[in-house]
Amino acid sequence: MTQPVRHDAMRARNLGLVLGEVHRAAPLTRAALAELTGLTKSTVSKLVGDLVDAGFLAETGPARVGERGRPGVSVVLSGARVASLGLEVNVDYLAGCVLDLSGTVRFSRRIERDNRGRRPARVLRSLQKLADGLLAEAEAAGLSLAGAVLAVSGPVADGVLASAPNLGWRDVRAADLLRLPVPVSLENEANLGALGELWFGAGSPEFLYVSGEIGIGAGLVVGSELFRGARGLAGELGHVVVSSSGPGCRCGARGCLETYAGQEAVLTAAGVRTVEALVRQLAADDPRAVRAVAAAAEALGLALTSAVNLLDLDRIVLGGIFGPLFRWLAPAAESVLADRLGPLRGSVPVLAPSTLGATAATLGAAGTTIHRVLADPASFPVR
Amino acid sequence: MTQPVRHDAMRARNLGLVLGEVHRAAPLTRAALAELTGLTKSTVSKLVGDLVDAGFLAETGPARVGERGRPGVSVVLSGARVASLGLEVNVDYLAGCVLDLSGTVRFSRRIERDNRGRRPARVLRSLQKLADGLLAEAEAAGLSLAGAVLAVSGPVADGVLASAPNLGWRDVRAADLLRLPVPVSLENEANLGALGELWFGAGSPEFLYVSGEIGIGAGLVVGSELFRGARGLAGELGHVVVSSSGPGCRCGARGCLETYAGQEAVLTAAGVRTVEALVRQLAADDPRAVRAVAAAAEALGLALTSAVNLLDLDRIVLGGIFGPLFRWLAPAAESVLADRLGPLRGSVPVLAPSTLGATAATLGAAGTTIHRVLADPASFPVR
DNA sequence: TTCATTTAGTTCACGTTGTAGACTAAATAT
DNA sequence: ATATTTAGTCTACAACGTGAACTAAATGAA
Repeated sequence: MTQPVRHDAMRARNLGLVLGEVHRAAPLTRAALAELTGLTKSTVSKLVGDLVDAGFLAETGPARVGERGRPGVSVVLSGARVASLGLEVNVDYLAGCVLDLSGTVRFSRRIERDNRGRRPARVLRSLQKLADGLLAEAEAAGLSLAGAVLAVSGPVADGVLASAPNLGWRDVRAADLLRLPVPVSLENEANLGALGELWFGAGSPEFLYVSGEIGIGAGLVVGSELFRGARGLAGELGHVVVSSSGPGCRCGARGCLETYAGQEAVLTAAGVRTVEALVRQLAADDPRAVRAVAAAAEALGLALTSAVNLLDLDRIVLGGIFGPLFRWLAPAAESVLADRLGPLRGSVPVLAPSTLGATAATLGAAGTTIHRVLADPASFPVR
Repeated sequence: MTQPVRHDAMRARNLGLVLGEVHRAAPLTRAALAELTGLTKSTVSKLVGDLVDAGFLAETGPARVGERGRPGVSVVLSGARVASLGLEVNVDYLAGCVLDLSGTVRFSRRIERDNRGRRPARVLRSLQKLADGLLAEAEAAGLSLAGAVLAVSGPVADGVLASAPNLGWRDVRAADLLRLPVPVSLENEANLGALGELWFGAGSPEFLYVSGEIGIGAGLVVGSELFRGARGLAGELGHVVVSSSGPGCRCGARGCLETYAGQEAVLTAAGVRTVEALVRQLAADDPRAVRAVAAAAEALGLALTSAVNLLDLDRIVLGGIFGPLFRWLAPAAESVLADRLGPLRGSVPVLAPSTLGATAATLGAAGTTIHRVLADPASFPVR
């Protein structure tokens, strides 16, 4: 339900508005902020003053030197106070990073390890240690933690990881197994990858991020916001129908995208064990590898055709294993899209490779809290 | 960009909040409104007073008679002042209706006529007459028009009807051809049908409305809001891939849903000319008709599988020709969904027939303005 | 060097809005 | 007839943004 607006809510929104503009347009004077936000100079002065006092903004040198008139004082996002923690559990690694409010990665850690078949409690104990280490570093740097988000590779609804097929987990409240000084939210890795690419990488205000792993997930961004669907399970691109009668899928259906373009399907078809090996074979023009990737690309193109028809996408960022395979995968997928969508829509969506690679989800997780602080700094009191 | 919040915006939101609660929970006293909105009694009194003065709310008799304590005065949405016009251009008819703020259909008109091949200007001249008649009735009843929306059966982006294949139109600024005392917005018929079902029919806060006509469109509602995608072209269910190598589609691709479940495909396969004839044959257990509908249902089930995977739907309302065919179509489509989605998701989306039939889009169009007035009454000044 | 001009930022009286609690109003229960 | 209960109004107050006057700090012209 919608909340009533009182004076404090009005203020909260305007604080967020100011912070958001500083975020968008780097160093900015109070005068420029008044112009951009539509608030008066007096109001902006008060808001900026409070934000500086609270440690969200910092004044830098004078702006506009050499020109006529009193030079304004530039403010920027201050990286001195707020810390945001992003964590990720994946099949082959655990990762975490700490961002400050300016979006800079201040600390990051990564443990390479095969987590297949390990129990949730055990894996999260390792992650707890990683997080504790990061938080100690953050504290030593004078940062205080505003929030934490954990990325997992499987559908998440209501704080529960419903299933993580590659880990062999079902119905795990993964975030609740961590003990941190702030509540931890749990979110799907593809959704967070999308946010990571949106804020730090190849994203745009409207795009689809495709995360190709053993399963194929996708995160949709519309109007710079994540689209989660009714229960947060949107984006299951891996089980979009490519053929009603294709190979059997672990989901029980047949001909899902995953059976054509999932990691296992591609590697098996190419006759290799790892993505690195596949890339080597492709670079060497190995016909079997080329054929395998072409088949995956064709299927990906068909599934993306359905996605574009339903979601109206004009940009698609390919991450996960599709990142390293982009060179060989994209042209064939693009040509399917062009053939099937071109005549009706006029334009064809642009395919782009992920620029963040494996760090996309962790960065998206950490960025989530930054984003929330920027939108409503008042709800994150300073100690 | 986000707007700054001043006192007037605060007030506007709270007015909308009060109006919204009255809309949801019918007769409501000021005390109950204070409880529901979280605003204080004094504030609610002021807001309600202003809304009554402006003609958005009306006081009815006392509530809660027979109980202890002073009985409150109930308020309801007033149907005395605001009128909203919904218009629709379809292949076989023109339609329009006037709603008052309480959501009651006050006046409606409909012209049955085959518009195939008629020029936009000619068709809209007919619609103009229809609209003028409705507005005259509304004015005679003391209503003043707050807004108008026109539904067309084709994708709309930026006020332009990109293509209406069944009418043979391309790139028509249809709304601009009407002369009305308020601006007219243009919107896709499936989107408005979805809103119609949401506000007046079989919808729910999260669902997909499927409009089966010659083309197959869909409107997605999430959080009681329409999802439009990047450019407003979301919901092209008709061109979701059912088979990569199926029959050729007018869009240039092969195996689109439309080639299996579009009106022409189904009627041709059943060997009949009209949907009414098809329903008669089905009622008589004609095997050819049954086979034709079964094939359409199978394809619809596959396309909806992709849609559910991408959009996370748990309710799907079937409209257009799928409404009358629902009895014969739904079981087969549901079983495809159950087979393909059940194992992974646990639950299977519910299929329901449209309860509004051909009036869904017109009602959605008219409801749009009602909805806008309820959300922000202050921006619709009373004369 | 001095002063006008320009732009940035602050101050303060003011208007608008929601709040809290006292107060009035109107019903039933004792 | 009076207490009790619930609804609604009234009033002093506080929070916040506004707008105009004012101060501050730079450049440019005389």
